Amino acid sequence: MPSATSKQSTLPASWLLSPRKEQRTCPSPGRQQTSLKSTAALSTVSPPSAVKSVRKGPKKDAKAPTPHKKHTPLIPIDPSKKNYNKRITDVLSELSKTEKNIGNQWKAQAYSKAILSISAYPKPLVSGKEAQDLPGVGGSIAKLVQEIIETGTSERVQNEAKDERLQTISMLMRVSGIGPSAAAKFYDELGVRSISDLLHRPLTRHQKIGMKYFNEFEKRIPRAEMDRWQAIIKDVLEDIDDRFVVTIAGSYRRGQDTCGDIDVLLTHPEFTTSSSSDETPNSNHSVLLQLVISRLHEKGYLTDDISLGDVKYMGVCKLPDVPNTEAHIHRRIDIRLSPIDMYWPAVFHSTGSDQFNRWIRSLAAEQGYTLSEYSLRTKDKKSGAVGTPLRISSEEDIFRLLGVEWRAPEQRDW
DNA sequence: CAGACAACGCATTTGT
DNA sequence: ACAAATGCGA
DNA sequence: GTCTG
Repeated sequence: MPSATSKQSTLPASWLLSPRKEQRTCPSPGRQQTSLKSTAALSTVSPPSAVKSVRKGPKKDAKAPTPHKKHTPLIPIDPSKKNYNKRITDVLSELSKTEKNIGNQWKAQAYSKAILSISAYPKPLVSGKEAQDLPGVGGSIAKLVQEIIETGTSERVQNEAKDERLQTISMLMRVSGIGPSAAAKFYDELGVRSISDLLHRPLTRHQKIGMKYFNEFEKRIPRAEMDRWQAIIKDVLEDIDDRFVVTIAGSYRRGQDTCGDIDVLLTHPEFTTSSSSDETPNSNHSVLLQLVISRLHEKGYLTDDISLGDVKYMGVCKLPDVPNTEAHIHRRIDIRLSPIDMYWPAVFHSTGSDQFNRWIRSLAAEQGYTLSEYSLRTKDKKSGAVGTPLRISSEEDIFRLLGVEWRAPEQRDW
C-alpha cells in the first residue's frame, strides 16, 4: 500500500488556503450558487414519490440554437409498465451474461439492446418473426425468441448452465479486478477451480483487495448509509476548502434505496481546464486529489487503495465502528476530480443510468452533437469534425441544448 | 462485407 | 529504461 | 449480434 498513504504529509497546495471555519456560510456568487443549488437538490431527492413535482421551469436562455425536434428513438421507458415478455427477456439476459463473461462485450450489449426493446413491447410476442421488427432484434435473436415461445427456454442456455468452465469463470469474475481475460487464464493455465484456489495464485493488488472483501462488496448499501457518506465527505472536503463542490452520483442520485458503490464527484472553482493546462499557480491541481485522499485516510474512513492518480481514485471505505454494535461493511468508493467547466457533463454522465446515457447520446448524435462525460460539442456528421465545447453550467443546459424535456435524476433510472 | 457499437484513467504486462 | 498495449472498471 | 454505409 504505497502511493496513497505514503505522501500524506506533503501538501504544497499553494492556492488551497483553506479559510477553515472562518466563513463557513454558503458562498453567494452566482456561479457557485448554481452548483450549490444542484447539490442541495441532491439531498432532497430521496423517495421516488417526489418525482412528479420536480419538473423544472425552463431557465430562459436566448442564445441557445433551437434544437430540431425529431422522432424520439426507442421510447423513454415508463418504469411502471409491465413486461409482457419476461420469459423471453430472462433467457436473453442469460445469453448476454455469458457473452460478457467470455469477453464478447459487443454481443452482450446487442442482447441488452434487444432485451430493452422487447421489454417495452406492449403485448406478448407470438412469434420470432414478430420480434424481428423490433429495433435490435435480428435474425439470430428472432430465432431464439421463436424457440423460447415454443419450448419455454433455449437449448443453448441449458447447455451453458451445465458448462463447468463457464460457470467457474463466471464465479471468478465476481472478484473485483478479475475480468474475462484473467478468469480464463486462471482456469485454463493455472488450474483454478474455485475462489479459494485463488489464494495460492499470483494476484494484482486490485485482485487481492477483491478477495479480501469478496463477500462485503456484493452487499448493497442502504440509502441511509449513503446519506451518511454524503455528509461525511462534504464535511471533510469543506474542512479542506469550503469551495469544493461535491456530488454523490450514480444510483444514489437517481433515488435508489440501495446502491452498489459510492460514486463521488468533485470540482473546485479554481480548477478549470485552462488553468490546468498551463503554468498558472493552479497547476498544483495534481496534488489536490491526493490531498483529499490523505485527509480521508487520516480520518480513518479509507481502508484500502485500489488506484490513485491525479483525477481518479478507486478504493475501499468503511464507517467508523461503534462499540457494542455490529461492524460496518467495507464499501467500494470512487472519487473523481473534474475541472469545473467539465463538471456538469461529468455529473450528468455518472448519474446515468447507462441505458439512459446511451439513449441521450444517440439523440445528441442525431442532432449533430457529441456528448461525453467531458463536454457537449457540435460534431459534423460527415467529416467528424468537432466544435469547441458548449458552455454548460448546469444539467438543465444539456437537456435544453438537446431539446429534451428535463428529467430529474430519478426519472433516468431505466 | 467490414467496421462501429463512447471514451478514458490507472495498474500492469509486453515490447523495444 | 521507457513506450506501447492490454485489462479492468464504470 | 445488429445495424450502417
